[in-house]
Amino acid sequence: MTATKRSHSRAARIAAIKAAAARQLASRGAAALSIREVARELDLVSSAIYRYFATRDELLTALIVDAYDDLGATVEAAEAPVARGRTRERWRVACRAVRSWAIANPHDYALLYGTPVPDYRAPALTIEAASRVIGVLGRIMDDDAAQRASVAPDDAGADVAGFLDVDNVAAVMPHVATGRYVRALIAWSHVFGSVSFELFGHFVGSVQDPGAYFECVVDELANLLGLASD
Amino acid sequence: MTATKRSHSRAARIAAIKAAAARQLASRGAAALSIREVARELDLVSSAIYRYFATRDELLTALIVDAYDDLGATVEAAEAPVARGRTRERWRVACRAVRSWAIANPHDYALLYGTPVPDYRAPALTIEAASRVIGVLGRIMDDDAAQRASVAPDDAGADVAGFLDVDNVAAVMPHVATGRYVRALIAWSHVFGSVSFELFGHFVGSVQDPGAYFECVVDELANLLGLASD
DNA sequence: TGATAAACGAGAGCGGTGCTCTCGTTAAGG
DNA sequence: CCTTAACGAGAGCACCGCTCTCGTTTATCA
Repeated sequence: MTATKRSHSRAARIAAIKAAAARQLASRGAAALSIREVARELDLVSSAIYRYFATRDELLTALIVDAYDDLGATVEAAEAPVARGRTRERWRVACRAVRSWAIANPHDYALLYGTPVPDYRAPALTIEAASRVIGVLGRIMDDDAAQRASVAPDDAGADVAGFLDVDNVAAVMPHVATGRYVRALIAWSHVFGSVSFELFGHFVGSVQDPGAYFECVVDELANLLGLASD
Repeated sequence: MTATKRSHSRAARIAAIKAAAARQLASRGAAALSIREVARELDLVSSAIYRYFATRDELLTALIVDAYDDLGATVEAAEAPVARGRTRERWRVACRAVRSWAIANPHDYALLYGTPVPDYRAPALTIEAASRVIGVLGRIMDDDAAQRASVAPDDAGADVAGFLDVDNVAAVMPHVATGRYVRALIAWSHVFGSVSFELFGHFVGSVQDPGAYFECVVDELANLLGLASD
């Protein structure tokens, strides 16, 4: 009487579960994502989902990884067509892509850059996944540094080695002087800070046209980075 | 048989409920805040809470307002002792106070600057509450602008009036040139962007000592603002 | 081919949640 | 003093994540 057809392969089932979960995430947010609702959408019983994801958080983590990858791919695709040498334009385009993706997928963005959902986010998986976007932005900074005459290091770059993971940073942007690492981190983190502020409503009362403001910010950051003006 | 002594006044009950809720928020986060658990802690039945807060989100909103106020008061208190003229030091101290408060109250900070908890956050109340911290940071920028010779406006300050709420911004910092509004907003928002990145784990792999990094950031922002060095 | 073991889905159930409704009791005000 | 509003208790609804059992299906291997 039980156990209807098992037409799906395991991989297909996992994909279907993630797809349904992603749909719910996109429409009503991570807090409203329900294992039971996912099961209902797939004509399954809730306990069946646990054959594929041990826990709700595990499913959510999978969605986080996918979202990071989607964001990374989107930014890569947006920036790729720009000539490698036009680093400032690449920076602009990449930053705009981050913002556009966030606006198009606000709940996914909130899941990635808002409050971590469990008490602690599993670092290993998500950190790895997050590196794709970081890589794009870092590569732009690095390409700029590589193709230009050496720039005087940032005055604040005293003993940066003491409090940064210089090895990791250097791996992403080998041509950038260590004295400029802080500014690079500022620029990178500020892109997400601005988008978060916009999406989470903290610019209400200050910024009327977030798009235009964002353009200004991106340019200001490009100046801070010393990106060549084109 | 029912209805034990009603010793508390309404105000006291509300205060007790908020206190219990705040305790739970601080210890296990907003997601784990439960009306039933609050009621249990006060030796009440869950439905009794609804005499004071119509919904869980309403209670949470009250906590948000209180948290904003606490943060504002903390930053005010930290910055007050510094001589008014030492704007750069005031900026440093205020920024440090923001970060310290966030570290001391991570769940409160996440509630304020992380993912908004309902679909939309009630703007009126929380925006008002959030203005206290903004006021402190804005006043520092304004005092600096007031006491110094006029500084050349930011090159990017083209038609800022078009996309900022210039009236509101001007109300906070009347002495700051409109051409510098964007930088002021950048500095303000970046303080919270950095703290959020640190608290939400996005600096893992890049920043080893967030405290030292934050000092650099704050100084870099002070430079961006053109704060007088002391 | 046929037996065995693993994977799987259904179903019931546990303890928890937010929230609603009713029903006595208590306290305050005219 | 009596009326009325505020209040707390309690039961209950619909949902949640998660666990366990049990029968079925599928794949593997002798």
